[in-house]
Amino acid sequence: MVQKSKPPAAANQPERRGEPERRGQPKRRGRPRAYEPDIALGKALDLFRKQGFAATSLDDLSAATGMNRPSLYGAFGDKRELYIKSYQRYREEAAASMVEIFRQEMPLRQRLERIYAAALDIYLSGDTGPRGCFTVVTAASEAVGDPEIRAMVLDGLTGLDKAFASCFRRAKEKGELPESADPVALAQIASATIHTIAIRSRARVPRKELEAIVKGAIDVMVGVGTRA
Amino acid sequence: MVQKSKPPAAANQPERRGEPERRGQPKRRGRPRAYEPDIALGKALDLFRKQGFAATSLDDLSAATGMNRPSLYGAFGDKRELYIKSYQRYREEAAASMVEIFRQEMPLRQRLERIYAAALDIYLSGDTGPRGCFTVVTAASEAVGDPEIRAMVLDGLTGLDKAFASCFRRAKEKGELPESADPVALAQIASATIHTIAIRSRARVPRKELEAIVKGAIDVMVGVGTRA
DNA sequence: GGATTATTTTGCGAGATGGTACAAAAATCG
DNA sequence: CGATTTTTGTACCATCTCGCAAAATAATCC
Repeated sequence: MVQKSKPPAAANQPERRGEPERRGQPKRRGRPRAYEPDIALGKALDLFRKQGFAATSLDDLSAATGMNRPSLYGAFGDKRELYIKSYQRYREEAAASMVEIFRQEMPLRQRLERIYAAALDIYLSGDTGPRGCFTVVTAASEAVGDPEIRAMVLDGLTGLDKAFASCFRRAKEKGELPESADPVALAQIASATIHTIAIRSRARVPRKELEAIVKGAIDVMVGVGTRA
Repeated sequence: MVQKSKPPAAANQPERRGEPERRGQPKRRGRPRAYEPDIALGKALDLFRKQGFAATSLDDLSAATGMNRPSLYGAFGDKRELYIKSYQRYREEAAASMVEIFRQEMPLRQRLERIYAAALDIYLSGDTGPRGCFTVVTAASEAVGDPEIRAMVLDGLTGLDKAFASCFRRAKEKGELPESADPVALAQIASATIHTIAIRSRARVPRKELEAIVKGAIDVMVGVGTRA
């Protein structure tokens, strides 16, 4: 019941005048934690991504995080809350790996290639097999029955749509797409391509094939109106 | 523990020379069933589609089908087998609702419109909310861990790809698409569009929006190379 | 050192879960 | 009618499930 990596001992600047806030090290009072919440949440996320909510027991989570059940409960709340926090964590990580690609200046085609490469990295990672996209996994399971979770999923879906849409709008302004191109429609195809590779990755379709799908989709998206 | 619709009493032709086969009514020997396997399987499918495998208990299934657990077990095997049979049933129904549209002669655009309309009917049906596509639901949950189920999912995915591909190939032969169009790439976009509306339907995106997505995708697919 | 605070640990308990054993029930056969 | 066959209904089991209470532990504060 102990996590591998010990708290990195970086917690040793007395920090006088300690505000109750977690500035530096406010010298917490009681028994120190035997785990790092961040890495525990990461382990929980891994499990949920692989197995889904219902198929993952608290014992599974306890074993994976190295925290026993009451600690888990104290740190994250009940199973559903832990799932929600895991999902938020996933969204943050996914966004972090994409935001740079969306921000930097580069040709449309290259941007799309990089985004899909990053997506594939996320979906195909995992020691025990590819784990797909957590948004898609959640949509397929908890989203129908749980309004709060559904709202988060919806937010994730539309967030991606918007990011792609602004990406195509910019490309159009820069003349990379013809006037007739519809950024919103293209964005939905781009999102759909994300979704299809997320699903196929769970069926263990090999990366090569997923990359071929991506390439075909990109060709269509950037090629609209430019041929024939 | 009794299903609504009684066995439709149509079972009353003595059928002499009864082979053991279920030709007509071989006059089964023991106590008659109190349920119809077909409608019970349908109810089980409904539940699995809504809740997924892990979140659906045998008690749920027992209540929904009107069969008690031993009968359920006797008729379909254990929970996993019942899930598999439910999925096969789903595939048969889905295929049945599509096959005519793929077979009949009609313009590409109309064919696509009809296919997506049929898909939306399937995904959005359900008294307690939309249930999405069972292939997608299964891909997102059981497919990673269960090789047999994964194979079925894969078969479902590629089946759709192939149907779309042949659809675009025919359209190209009929001159509805330019020579430069790539039927396989278009098919993958068509499949991706199916997947994206399946996922979004689970997030309760209203039908109007899904139809807008479909329309945009169709415009791109049939419009490749025909504008500008 | 003792009080306080925060966390871990053990363990429990009420209920659900998947699966099955077994007897009763309902039909046909002879 | 009795024998046979098939299905139903009840009851049960071993296990897992989630959540929590209570005690033990380890740190800081005074």
